Amino acid sequence: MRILYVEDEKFLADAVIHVLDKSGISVDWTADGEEGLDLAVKPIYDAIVLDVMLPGISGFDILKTLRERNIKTPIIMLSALSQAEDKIKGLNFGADDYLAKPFKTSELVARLRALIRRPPLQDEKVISFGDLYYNLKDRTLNDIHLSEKEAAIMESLLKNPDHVQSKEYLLAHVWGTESIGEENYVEVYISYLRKKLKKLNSKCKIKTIRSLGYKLCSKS
Amino acid sequence: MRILYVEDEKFLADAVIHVLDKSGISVDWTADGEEGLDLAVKPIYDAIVLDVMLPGISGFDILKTLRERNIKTPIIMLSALSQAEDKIKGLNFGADDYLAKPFKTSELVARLRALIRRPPLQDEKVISFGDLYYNLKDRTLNDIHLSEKEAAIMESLLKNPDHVQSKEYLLAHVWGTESIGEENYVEVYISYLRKKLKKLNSKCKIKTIRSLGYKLCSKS
DNA sequence: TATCATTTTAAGAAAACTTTAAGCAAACCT
DNA sequence: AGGTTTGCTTAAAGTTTTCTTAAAATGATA
Repeated sequence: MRILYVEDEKFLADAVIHVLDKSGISVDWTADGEEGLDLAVKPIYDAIVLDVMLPGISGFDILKTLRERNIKTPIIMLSALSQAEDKIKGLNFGADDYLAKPFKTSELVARLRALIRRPPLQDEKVISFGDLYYNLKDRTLNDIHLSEKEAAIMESLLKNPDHVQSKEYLLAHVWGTESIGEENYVEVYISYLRKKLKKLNSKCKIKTIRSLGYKLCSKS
Repeated sequence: MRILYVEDEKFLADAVIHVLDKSGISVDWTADGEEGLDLAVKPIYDAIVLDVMLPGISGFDILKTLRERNIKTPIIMLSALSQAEDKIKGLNFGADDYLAKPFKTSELVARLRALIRRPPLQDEKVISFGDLYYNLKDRTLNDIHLSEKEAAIMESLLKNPDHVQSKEYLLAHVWGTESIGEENYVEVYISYLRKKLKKLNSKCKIKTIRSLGYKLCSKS
């Protein structure tokens, strides 16, 4: 489970992130509302936790914008003002839950779990890694289209990032075992994928380990 | 089992190390938080024991930094502050266990054992020695890439550190028995490996024992 | 059938790695 | 010390593997 957490109080954020992490929830955190919005539109999060009070663009603005764009990721709002007014406002704009500060982190974990256990409102299956998100349903990588072979290789790499996969394995996996000897297929398609990763300006790279294979990694 | 122990009270450290050692747990100890952090990032420890109160960088800082870097080595915190107990228990920063000072060393041993018996935390095969860790899967030594021959030699040295391996043996082992007479291959690659060890700033060295061979050792 | 995307094929370029060789350095021996 | 052996280091040449392209073949679609 991966969530986005937009919160400008660094100390609180640190504490929350580490509790969530221990609960097996991985967190992308930003203190900046603008960046939060940019990230929130990506279909890689199981839920979004938004602080209402943010410098610049407010949590409400983000919430409103997301719902206007028809993005249905579950959202929990955090507010320091436990006034009923905020609560109503939040739920009206389409928040899924509301938590007043200060709160117990365990309470947040519980509500996140509850939200995500809800009826499957995600009809799109997405694999994400680093800044990449691959949509299985329409075979798009960060919204750009992949051909069948490109997609099959990318999917294999994404499902086991940071692990080396040999050309033989990929060949057998994507083209079938009768294709052994045609490793150039893989080379050609790795080349196509690299071109697309570059076009996407992704931080992720497909690395070659000579005589062993390829691996997808997010750092240098 | 090998652990890192960051503790500035030398008297206590000595006692603890002695008991752990008797229990078959080998301990790398440092009193310095900075050095502790440098060591802790290496994937060579089964667990890390951190004192909270350290001069300079605190145990919490180390813990936080490690978790931020996504390093999942199990960590036990040691705290002398009974006042902070609540805070520690309530605002868990991602440690796996806590122990209040003073504690029985047998208690520490028990908790270490318990921690390490936990679900597999490393799915990657790594050989480590001193400050070196070699990843068999992608042929990286402390994250830098080795070629096939470099890797084969390094692996051989790492699997039997402190033991002399002759040029003839390495040659036969890496190049095959038909290559006898080409001992210069080995010399060349030992030279390459030394260059990489230096680049890594490793304390480990490949020593030459004239007319006998080479051995990997961690001290001077 | 004409068009378009995709896959296969092939070949030359580029990159990574290995081998070779030669000169220098260090250790050993008498 | 002086000579000899052994080991170190490098760069260049050679080899292998991988990359990149573009054209040809295939196949799907309207």
